[in-house]
Amino acid sequence: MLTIQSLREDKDRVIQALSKRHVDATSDIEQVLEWDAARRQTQATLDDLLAQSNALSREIGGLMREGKKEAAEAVKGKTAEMREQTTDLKHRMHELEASIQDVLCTIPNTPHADVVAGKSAEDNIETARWGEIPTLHAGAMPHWELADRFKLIDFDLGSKVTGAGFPFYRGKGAKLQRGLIRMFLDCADEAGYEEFIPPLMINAESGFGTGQLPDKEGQMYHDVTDDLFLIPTAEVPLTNIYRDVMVKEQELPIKLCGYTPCFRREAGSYGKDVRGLNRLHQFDKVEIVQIDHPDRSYASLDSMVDHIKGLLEALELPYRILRLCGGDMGFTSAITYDFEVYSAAQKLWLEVSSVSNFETYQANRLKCRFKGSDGKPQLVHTLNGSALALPRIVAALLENHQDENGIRIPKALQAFCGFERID
RNA sequence: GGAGAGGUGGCCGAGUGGCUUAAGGCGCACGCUUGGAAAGCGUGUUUACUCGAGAGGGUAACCCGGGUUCGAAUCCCGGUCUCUCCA
Repeated sequence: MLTIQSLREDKDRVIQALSKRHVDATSDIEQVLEWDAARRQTQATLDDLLAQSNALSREIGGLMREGKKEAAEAVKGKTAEMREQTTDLKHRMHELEASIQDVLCTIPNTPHADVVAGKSAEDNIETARWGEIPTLHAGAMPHWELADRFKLIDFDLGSKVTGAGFPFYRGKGAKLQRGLIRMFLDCADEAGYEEFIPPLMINAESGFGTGQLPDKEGQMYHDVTDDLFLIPTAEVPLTNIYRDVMVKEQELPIKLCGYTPCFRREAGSYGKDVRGLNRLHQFDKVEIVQIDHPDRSYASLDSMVDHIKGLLEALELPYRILRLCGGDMGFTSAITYDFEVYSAAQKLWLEVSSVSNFETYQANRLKCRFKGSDGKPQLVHTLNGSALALPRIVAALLENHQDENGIRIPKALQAFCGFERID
């Protein structure tokens, strides 16, 4: 959520920045500012009235103590009207606050200066590329056929037991998952991220804190009986650790990581590019999160990007990095880099990681602050990235490292999996 | 699932309708004292909104949300979390 201060101080800059997303927030912002002015006006009146009313109450208290009952009763009469007024004003305040909040949380984050205007994925900027695209032997298979041939993943069984998008991993397929998770967690640990095993369900407050609610409710599985949501990413529980927290400046940056399954309804996804592991309702992911000082958050973003490069290079997967354009970026992000690996049999670039700086957008919702050198509370910056999401990594590993007889496991991964080949 | 007890500042803890502007203690910061330190003494030590150039002022907040009352940490209702016991 944008801060109301940023709108008061420089609404033109905000409107300008949002235009890169092809969002025209002019009327919403004008409306919010109007309500904000009304709210302040109302508060001034209310505070004044309450001050008077408090004074009268103290007077009554004094008179009662002295036993002057009639005098006290007389003063009581004066307070009746005042009470009605304060009740009205309090309601008015609540209404205005709620209206401001409702509109404010529908306005997305302002893109960083480096983000270009654009409508869709075609306008994203490629900022880096690494690795050779492998030439596969004749008869090379897409990963879903390899998974079937070597009995690594059973999609049909998942459909039977749960539904489409919930595969079973088995045998070396399961071990490969476990090995990747271990590798990613160990690398995050070495890079100074503290490991967590968070809850897989979150409450509505947490959903609001990181920006999944109220807007993207339909993307999460919702247990209505207890009003809990299955996490779409570990970002939600990990970042919400710091909801309503005043952190110490010298503790920054705070670096967290965690492996979790992720659950996404993927409502609206259809047909194309959803075969096999390309798009699932449940998948595994290791997430890295940083809570950082505003002055240093962009250096931290770079370090997260480097961390992910290291993982992909260790897995010997060719990748490219895209800086998303305004129109393709998530609602809460100020800047996002997507990592895509090349899946050689499908001949497709697959997104395997998304790294973002949210600046103060989530922090404002979370109320996560630190005390600056001037002693005043300031919002932190939050960042996160996938390091990494497993299914598409597995897809690319299987496809790119296949030969006539089987699949080669990259050297760096062998120790974690416990085998060198799948055949 | 049932019964009971409880939730007060950074921490401990008093407080059962108005001299509460939340006692007292611990911790922390600064000062005095000291050769230096400790002890001692003194001062200060929450957050949000808001008014003000500033100094400073107003309002709100004792788990959350309602209610009773001129007035609520305190009484009532609902929720939530923790603990104990039972199933």
